[in-house]
Parts: sequence; structure tokens; C-alpha cells
Amino acid sequence: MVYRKTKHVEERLADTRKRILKSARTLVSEGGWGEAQVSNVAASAGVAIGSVYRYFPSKADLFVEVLSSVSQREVDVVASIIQEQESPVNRLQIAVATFVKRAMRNRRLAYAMIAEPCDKEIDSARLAYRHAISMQIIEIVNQGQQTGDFRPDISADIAATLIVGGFMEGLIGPLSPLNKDFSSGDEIEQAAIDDLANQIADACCAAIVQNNKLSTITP
Amino acid sequence: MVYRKTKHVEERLADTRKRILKSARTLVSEGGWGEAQVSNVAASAGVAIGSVYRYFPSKADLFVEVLSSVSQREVDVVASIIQEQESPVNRLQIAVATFVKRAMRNRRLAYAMIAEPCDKEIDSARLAYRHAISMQIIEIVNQGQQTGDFRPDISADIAATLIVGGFMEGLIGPLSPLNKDFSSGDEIEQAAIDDLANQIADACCAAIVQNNKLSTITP
Amino acid sequence: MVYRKTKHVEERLADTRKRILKSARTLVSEGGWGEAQVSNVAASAGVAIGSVYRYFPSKADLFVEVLSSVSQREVDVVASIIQEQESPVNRLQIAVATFVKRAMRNRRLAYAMIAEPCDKEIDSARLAYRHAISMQIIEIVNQGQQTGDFRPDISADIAATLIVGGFMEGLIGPLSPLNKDFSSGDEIEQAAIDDLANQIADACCAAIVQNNKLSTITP
Amino acid sequence: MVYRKTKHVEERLADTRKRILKSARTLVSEGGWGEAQVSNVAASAGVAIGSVYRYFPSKADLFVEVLSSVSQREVDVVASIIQEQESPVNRLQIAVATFVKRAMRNRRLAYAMIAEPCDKEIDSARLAYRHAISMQIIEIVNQGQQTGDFRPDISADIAATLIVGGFMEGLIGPLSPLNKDFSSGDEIEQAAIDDLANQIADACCAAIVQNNKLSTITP
DNA sequence: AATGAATGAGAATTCATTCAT
DNA sequence: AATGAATGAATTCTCATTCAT
Repeated sequence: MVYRKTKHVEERLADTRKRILKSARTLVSEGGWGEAQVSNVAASAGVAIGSVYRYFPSKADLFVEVLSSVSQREVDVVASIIQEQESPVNRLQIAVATFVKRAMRNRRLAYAMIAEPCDKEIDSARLAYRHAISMQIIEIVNQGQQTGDFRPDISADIAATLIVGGFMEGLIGPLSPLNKDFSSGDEIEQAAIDDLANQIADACCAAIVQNNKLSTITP
Repeated sequence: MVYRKTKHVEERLADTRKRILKSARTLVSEGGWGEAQVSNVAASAGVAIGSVYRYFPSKADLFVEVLSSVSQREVDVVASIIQEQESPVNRLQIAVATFVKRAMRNRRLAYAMIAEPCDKEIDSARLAYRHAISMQIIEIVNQGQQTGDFRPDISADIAATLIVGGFMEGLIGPLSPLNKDFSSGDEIEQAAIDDLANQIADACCAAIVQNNKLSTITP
Repeated sequence: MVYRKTKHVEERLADTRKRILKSARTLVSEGGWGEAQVSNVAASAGVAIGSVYRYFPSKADLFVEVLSSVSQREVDVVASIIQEQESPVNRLQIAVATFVKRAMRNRRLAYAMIAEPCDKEIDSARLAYRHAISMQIIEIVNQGQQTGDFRPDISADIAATLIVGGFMEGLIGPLSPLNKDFSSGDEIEQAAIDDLANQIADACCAAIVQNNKLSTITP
Repeated sequence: MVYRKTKHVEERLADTRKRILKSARTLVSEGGWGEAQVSNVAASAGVAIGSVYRYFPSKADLFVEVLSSVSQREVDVVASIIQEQESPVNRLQIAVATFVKRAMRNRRLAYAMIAEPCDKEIDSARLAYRHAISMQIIEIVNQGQQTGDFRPDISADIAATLIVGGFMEGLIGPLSPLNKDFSSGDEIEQAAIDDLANQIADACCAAIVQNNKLSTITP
């Protein structure tokens, strides 16, 4: 008699897995990678340490999935913006501005996902994340170059790299007005965030538009 | 009765300090932050562990100095380029291209200095480094905006952040053709490096020049 | 799904904890605080170093508990003597004499618990111990003053401090005939111990009895 | 030609030795045994570390001498009180009260000298100190017993031990109102100190006077 | 005689992973 | 399938003492 997972059992398993992931994300979101310990995750999820290892082969795998899923949502948001009926310039502007604004909604998490020192193995997932974001930006750049909105003299790869690196740096870099408050609990005024996000987005657009007519869009 | 350091003694002290720093740098350069252990440094420098602590209050201090000195050289190089008799566009192009090329000469070290996961305390020195680089770029941007070479509609801060983030990403980011070889020992053809460096630099320039006439300079 | 500790498991845990504590106590008892190292405790208890930290947050916590439990037993003994149906004078005499005799049964341990140089954090537990002992003595003094057996012109605090300091000094002080043998393995004759303990106890009683009629009790 | 120390040289040597001792005492007095490091002493005395070892064979020897000299002064004070033209009771009272008051003038130093955890080797000097103090007290007790002022039924050794342990405990013990402020910088009112010192001294006297007529003396 | 740089043994603590129950 | 106790390698930092200069 073959053992067959009942639907109920399968659901319970899936539920536990989600709970572990959620606990892991919450921990990172609140305490950064320092709190991202297997025992913490287990305790927070209400399961045993060993159970974490039943669902994830290693700590790295677990947190890579955390990072990936958090990141994927951002990639999806950018992807959906790309689908919209807007000019390439507008789409790029909205994409970047939206990304920055969303990141600022949970700065602690964003910092962990993008810049905070972490385990080597987890770090590689960041690269994948930036790669995915870059692919989206490349897509916009390509379209814009085809429509003639964007400069044709820069390779889409390079342009996307410049843009992604640029707005990530704008988010967590030393010059960012946001950076100084990153680890404090202080909230930043929404208006200031929006303003900065738009400035960064505008600058990204300006970097590749064909001419100097930069139309600023506040989504 | 006052103890007077003889020239000879002073030299020996300074030499030991340098030897420790050099050993530390070499270790990071070859094995990344994983090899950056006090005992390794001591052994490599031919001194006792305690001696390392005689010259540096803590491991973090030692490696922050390693990072700072390695970085400062790059900042200086960029700074000297800014002083040159060239148009702002050319200076920016040369500065970025030079930075990228130099970083590529020791990719392992560059990766450690810029992106590899490391101790929190050491990481903060990176921020200072990027800040210093950013200040240099801001300087060029300001000058270019005054001469009318650069767009006036983007704040110098934002522009510099975009540029610095951009070329750093170009250096270590997921799309960089250089990235895939980062941890291998394989060398990349000099021509390919030069080409990429120039492309990145050109893109940075294009991002802020006033009009579309981007003169590509190959220094 | 709730994990339920089986009786067997619980017993094993409690047993391991006790084993660690006992090993720690034995080490101190035989080698003093110098031997009181976490690795020694782990080896002696037959567990890994990390396991010691599973049961005790730090070395200090472990040894504070050792000190406390050893001490608490003595406090309990004194407390039980106070409950007995005896005159305050007799109770004080018995309490002090018993304390001294018991301490002499394991002089090395007593020395460590009371006087041997040790870590700052552990030392603070000694203060708590002496406080607890003092509280017991204060209790007797109060009762004796109420019955009129003890002088009313000395505050109970001061009297207890004098008595506790006095008999502790009698135990480990420079004049104690016991002191010279403290670190040697030589045993002291039981009769000599008893005699000294009684002398100290008698002196403590004499220090606060109302009149000069001091009845010596040999329990 | 035999090398002969000139008077001048001898004086200089003696002066350096004193300076080292004084620096050592000051360090302990201000920072406790934690600050009592050879390098600190050397720096504070304005000599090289090696020079400290020219005057003292080891750290322990240095600080044992510090402890001894500080202590000897107290022993001398007590000794001089014993020489005075007073009844044994008064002399004991004055001796104890004076000791306590003097100790309270520099509580940090007193704590270090009497109770603070320290190196094993240094600790042994404390025993010698307490021995010396005890010898003084024994002397008074002997005299008092000869004059009939003190109880004859307690051995002078035991009595002295009780007294010395008692007032030391009064000084640094858990019940001492002084103890709670020991490590804070707060000063205690002189009146409170005097009052406590007298209470302790009175209690010590009461412990061995022949009858109940305890004359309180405020010196 | 004086100097102070160099030494290096030693000790506490962390946390991902395993496996008997 | 779930549990969580046990593991133990790995790493930083301290400070009394020495000895070449």
C-alpha cells in the first residue's frame, strides 16, 4: 500500500513551510541578518530547529528563498509597470520611482536585502536579484531605443547596469539623505521620500533619453 | 633620561607596521575577507599576534585601514584626473574609465573592497570610501554644470550618486561580463577590459551631458 | 503537534544540568577558581563546551549558581537551627559552630566560596551569600534582644555584621590555625576543629549576651 | 676601580622607585585592580616598562609592596593609638573607629586593599595585612584582660579575629550602608560615616568588655 | 641603566547542523 | 514527521615578562 499524501497533510506541510519563510522574513525585516539565525526562525515559526531543516536544506537555502521571494515581488512590480501603456520614458520613470518608494516603506528590510553584510552564500542571491531587476530595465531600454526615445549609442546592458546601480546607490549610498536614518527608528516624511524617488527616477531617465526634453512624471 | 627614538628604531617600527598592513592587504587580495584573520596576518607578517594588537587596536581597525588606504589611492587617482586640463566631459570619462580599469587589474581585491560580504565594522569604511569617491564626482559635475557642459536640471548629488552607483555596479554587478570570472583565476583580455571601461565611462558621461553630442574619448 | 517533553527526556536534561553543576563544583572544590574553566567543566561533565552554554548563559552564571547552591545549603542549615527549640544564645552558638565545622569539612571549597580571588561577577554572588547569612543572624539577634538575652544597646545590623565578619575571619583569616593548612592536603584533627569552632561560637555569643554568664554549649 | 654609587645617583634611584610605587598606588586607588597593570604604572610614573622590572621583580612584588605600605600606615596608626594613655576599652574604641573612618576617606582604595578580587599573589599580602592588624588588636585585648577590663574567658586570638573580621565586614560587607556606594562616585556624609564608625567600634568593645557598662567615646 | 617593542599562551563564546528519540 | 539537545571548530583579544638596542 503506497503512502499517499492526503490533501490535508499536503496543506499542512505547505502551511508550515510558509510559516517558516514568513518568520524568517520578519526576523530579517526587524533585526537584519544578525537576527537571521535558524533557532530564531524555528522559535518564531513555532517549529523545531530540525523541522526547519526538513523544509530547507540549509540556512543559506532558507534565506536565499526569503531574499528571492521578497525580491521577486519587486521584480514583478517593475515588470507590471513595463506592461503599461506608457511611453518608455514614463515607464522607466515610474518603475524606478516606484521601486525606490517601495523600498523606503521598509527601510530595514531593504537595507538587509540590498546592502547589509551577510553570509557569502546568501549574498549570491542578491546578485541574482539585481540581475533580475536589470533584465527588466534592459527590456525598457530596448523598447525605448527601438522607439527612438532612448539614445542608441549606449548598449542596453551598460545602460541598465548604470541605472540599476545608480538607483540602488541612491537608496543606500553614503550621499543618500535616506541613508543617515537607515538604522534609526525615525520615520522619514513621505513627501521627502516621494521627492527623492522622483529625482532619482528623473535622473535615470535623463541618462538615456535621446534629447534633453525630459518630462517629469509624478505617478 | 628621556627615551629618544633613534631613527633606526623608528624605521623599524614603521616598517613593521607597514609589513602588517601589507600582509593584511595581501591576504584579503588573495583570499578575500575569509582569510582576513588576525592570526593569519601575524603569521604572514612574521610577528606575534600580540604585535598586531600593538599596532592596531582591533581587527576591525586594521582592516579598515587596509580598506581605507587601498581606497584612498583610487580616490587620489580620480582627484588628480579632476585637476587635469580637460573638459568636464573628458575628465569624467577618464576618471570613470581609469577607475574601472584599475579595479580590474586586481579583481579579487576590488571585489573585496567594494562588494564582498564582510564584518559590519569594516563595511562602514566602504561607505566612507564611496562617499569620498562621490565627492570627487560631485566636484566634476558641479564644474560641468557651471561650464554648461552638463545638464543643469539634475542635482549634482543625485547625478554623482547615479554615476558612482552605476560604475560600481558595472564593475561587480550581475550583468558585468567581468563578474562571471571574478572568483576564478582566469585573466580577462586587456582589450575587453578597456572596451568595457570605456563603455561604462561613456554611458556615465552620456547620462549628464547637456546635449546628445557625446564625444567618446579613449584616453 | 505540540512537542511534549517526555519524563525520560526531562530527566536526562535535568541530569545533564546537574552533572555540569557538579563537575563545576568539584573542579572549584579541588583546584579553586583557577581550575574553573568552561572547557574543564565540559570535559569533566562529559559534554561539549557548547552544551555548557546551552544550560548556562555564561561562565559567570554557571559559577554563580555553583556558589549560590553551595552557599544556600549553609544558609538553610543555619535557618533550620534558628527554628529549633533553644534559647537565642544556644541557637547562635550552635549556628556559628555548625557553620564553622561544616566549612572545615571541605576547606578548599570553603576558601574558594569565601575568600579566594575570583572573577568580579562571581564575587558579587559572595556578597549576596554573606547577606543571606547575615539576615539569618540578624533574625537570631532580634529574637535575643526581645527575650532580653542579648544586649539591647547594639543595633541588630551591626551586631550581625560583627558576628558574620568575625566567624568568617575565624575561618579563613591569618590568625586562624586552620589557615596555614588551607591549601595543603593535610587533614586537621577533628577535635581541634571542634574546639576552634566552639571557641569562635562562644566568642560570638559573648559579644552580645546581656550579662557575663556565658553558658558554653557543646552541641 | 670599583664602581661606587654616588649619593646623587642613589637618590635618583630611590626617587624613581618611589615614583613607581606612588603611581601604582594612585592607579589602584582610582581604578582598582583592573587598572593595576604594569604598563599603566610605567606610563604614569614616566618610566619604561622594563624599568619597573628593574626596581621590582614582578608585578606581584610591586603591588604587594603597594598594599603593604598602604596597610602599614594603617597598622601604624592603630599601633600609635595603643600607646596612648587611655583605658583599654577606649583605646580599642578609638582604634577601630579611627580605622573605619580612615578607610572611608578613600573608599575605592580601601575596597581594593580589603575586598576587591585581585591576583592570587597579591591577595596573600592582604592576609599579612590582616595579620598585622590582628596583632595590634591582640595586644590591646591582652592588656585589657590583664587590667580586668576585658573578659578573661575568651582567648585573645579569637577575640581579635572576631573584632578584625567584624569591623572589616562592617566596612565592606553586604549590610554596610557604605557598601552600596562603594563603586559610585557619590560621597557619603561625614556625620553618617562617623556615626557608623562609632557604632561598629562600640559593638567591638561591647563584645569583650567585662561588664555591661559600655562607655561610648567619641574621639 | 634605561628603554619599550615583541612575545604568545590562554580562555570565552557562537551557531549551523545532526540525529537519537 | 517532528523534535530540540548536543556538538565543537573556529577566532578574537589580553597582558606580564623579556631582551636587543
